[in-house]
Order: sequence, then structure tokens, then C-alpha cells
Amino acid sequence: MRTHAAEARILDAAKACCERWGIDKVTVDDIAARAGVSRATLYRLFPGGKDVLFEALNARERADFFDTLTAEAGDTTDFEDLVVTLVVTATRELRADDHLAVMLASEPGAVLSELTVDGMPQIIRAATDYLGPILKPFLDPEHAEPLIDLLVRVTISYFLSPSDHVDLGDVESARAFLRPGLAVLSPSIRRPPEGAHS
Amino acid sequence: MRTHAAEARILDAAKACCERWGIDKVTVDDIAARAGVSRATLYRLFPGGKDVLFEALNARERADFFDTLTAEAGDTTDFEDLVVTLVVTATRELRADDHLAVMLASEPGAVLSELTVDGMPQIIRAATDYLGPILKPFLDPEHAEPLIDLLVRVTISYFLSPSDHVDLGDVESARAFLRPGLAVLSPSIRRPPEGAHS
DNA sequence: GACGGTGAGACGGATTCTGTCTTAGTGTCT
DNA sequence: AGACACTAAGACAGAATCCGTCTCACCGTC
Repeated sequence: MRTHAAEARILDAAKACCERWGIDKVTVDDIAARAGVSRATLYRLFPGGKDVLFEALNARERADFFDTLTAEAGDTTDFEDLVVTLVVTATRELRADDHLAVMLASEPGAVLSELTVDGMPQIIRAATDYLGPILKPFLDPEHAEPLIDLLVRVTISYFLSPSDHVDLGDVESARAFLRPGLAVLSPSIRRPPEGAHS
Repeated sequence: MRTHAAEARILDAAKACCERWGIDKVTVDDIAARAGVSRATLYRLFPGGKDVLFEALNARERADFFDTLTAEAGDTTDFEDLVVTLVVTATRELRADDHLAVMLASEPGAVLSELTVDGMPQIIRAATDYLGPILKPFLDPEHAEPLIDLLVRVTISYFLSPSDHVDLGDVESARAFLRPGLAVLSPSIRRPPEGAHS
């Protein structure tokens, strides 16, 4: 069963309507109409209405984000390389997200809240779920989770407000920035890769 | 008395809000907030609310349009040159109107209605008021008014849906297109300019 | 101190939106 | 054929929003 193609259509419609009208002005009818779906179907697929729908949309966006992130950076064998790649790729992905840019420009309040306050726990959780396994070869969970937590916050902060001192979208700049902090973790690293192997 | 700078601010705000949210979604509060004005002031300046406000906005847009049109084309001494210049300049002005383009893209229904059905009488009236005096040296009002009426409709139609056969934004193309029709008017022309004079 | 203009906000009524429900229609599987 | 899952359309009541008007306090000018 294809988990209902209508679900994806509705989420796409919600995304588009959001860009067009903003989250405050958009109505369930707008979304249903654009998705080519009746209101009844929308409420059946997303019981609870607008809140559930937008939370589902956020969840999908997060999943997509970390899917591409882990796909592009998940097979690095060196710990420092891995962390640097994760941060750089995430930063570039954020910068390349047109929808995010549009929403950030038109509704800074809601988006900033989602990225820094209300949505932060879910972001941290998603990051932990996706990145934890990737970091497993190098760090125990009790060390990996605080690191992921911090990296998420740092990445988001430097994305929202770029610094003059470092560009987390640039590999070398990010490496120089991250190295000191990562060095502190050295005693905790479980299995440093001694030799290169596929 | 400066006819209330607040009026202009409110109209500007209405224009901007219209682009952002569309005419259906925008509220009086949105406009008042963006104009930096209280709702009470808005209703005092535009008694009747949204309808009056948007009609005033349309009126201002029309006035601005014909102000620039007459300023740029008003001193032509040859009848055909004058008509051609009016049509070409009007077409170019329409094409260069960013706000019109945005609204046409985001709310075609409302804008088309304004340009072709509901708003047409006011446009004709404004065109007659502004262009009548300019055509006075060449045509009596009973001949000028039907001409203006037709030119408005033709210009709008070719703006909304460009033709493969003529480009009313191009002087030579427009001249070739208009000449046969204008020739029919020859017997009605009151005072063809015999010599050039400032 | 009178006066015109303003912001803030209360108010009732109208409109819109929400979320749930029922009904009828459609296509699939057995 | 009939049972079944799914859907569109729309009715419905309650909530939320919006509208237009109003009052009142405030401020700068005369």
C-alpha cells in the first residue's frame, strides 16, 4: 500500500499555499482545493486539522532534510571528516532550500520560532535519530547526543545569521572552526579508524 | 493642507498588502497596521471601509497612469502621431507596471474583471477626461469619445493577449495597425496641423 | 482652555472557518 | 451479484475572525 498518494499531494498543497498566503491566512479549504481533494478526505488523512497537517508537513520536511544529509555524508570513515561534512552539507542544504527562504522572508516570526524555539526539540530528535547511528562507530550515544544537540544549534545559528569569522558552508572554514571542539572529544572516541577500508 | 499624507500611506499599504496576500485575504487591520495607522483613522479617511478604499486605490492608479501618459504624449502636433503615441505609450506603461503584473499573475480573476468588465466604465471615463482635451484640437467630442472608447478597449485587449499580427508597444507596428482606422476619421478631423509650431 | 486629529480598543452583527457528520457515487475484490 | 473501501459534496453547529461604528483618552496647535 502506497501510504496514500493523496497524503503527499495534500502536504505539497499545504506547502504551496503557505508560500502563497502565509500560514495565518491559509485555510483548510485552500489546501484541499489545491490538492484536488475534498475537505472530508483531508480530515480523514490528517485528523485534527490544520495543526496536525502542518506538523506532518514539518515532519516530512525534516525527514527529507536528514535523508539527503545522511545520504550525502553518511559513509565518511574519519570522525572529523564526518562531522565537518555533516555540518557543511546541512548548511548548504539549508541555504539551497527555496521554500525555507520564501517562508523566512515572508513570515520570519513563525519560521524562526520553528527553527529556534517551538520546533527545536523535534529537530534535535530527528537529528539524533538520523545522525546517531552514523556517529555510532565513533562515539557512544551518551557522547554523541550532546554533540548532535550542539551541532544542530550551531549550524542553525550560523545559517540564520552568518558570521564574519567562519563560513559553515565551506569545508576548510568549517573544519578549522570545528577542530578545537572535536579535539576535546578525543578521549571519548570509541574506535578511531586506523586504516582506510571501504 | 496636504490632503493628508496618511491617505497616500494607506493606499500604498493597501497596494502592498494586495500583492502579499491577495484581495480576498487582506483585512482592513492588515492595511492599517502596515500603514502605521489606527483602524479608526482609516475608516475616517475612507468611510465605508474596504470597498471605498480599494476604489480609491484604483482611482489613484488610473490617475497616475493617465498623468504619465498625457505628460509623455500630450504635446504631439500631428493627429496620427498623437494617437499612435498614446496607444504605444499606454501599452508600454501597462507592460512596465510591476504591480499590475503581480496581481495579474496571482489574482487573474479580479484583475481581469477590473480591466474588462466592472472597471471598464471608470477606465473609459478617466480616459475620456484625460485624453479628450488632448484630442480637442483635432476632433469634436462627439467623435473623440467613441474613438477613445475604442482605443482603450483595443489597447487593453492587445495588452492582455498579444497578437501575432501587431505589437502595440512598437511605434511602426502600431502606426500601420491604426492608420486604416484613423483614415476613416479624416472627414471628422477639425483642424489638421498645417505647419509645425510649438 | 478650545479644537482638530489620532490611537487604542470595546461592541454587536455579519461573515468565514473549523471539525464532524451524513449521503450518494465510484471502483475493486470476491 | 454483493460486500467493501474510498471519496466528493455538502449540511451543520460552534468558534474564530472580520467589519464598521462607537467612545474615550491623548497630544500638539492655536
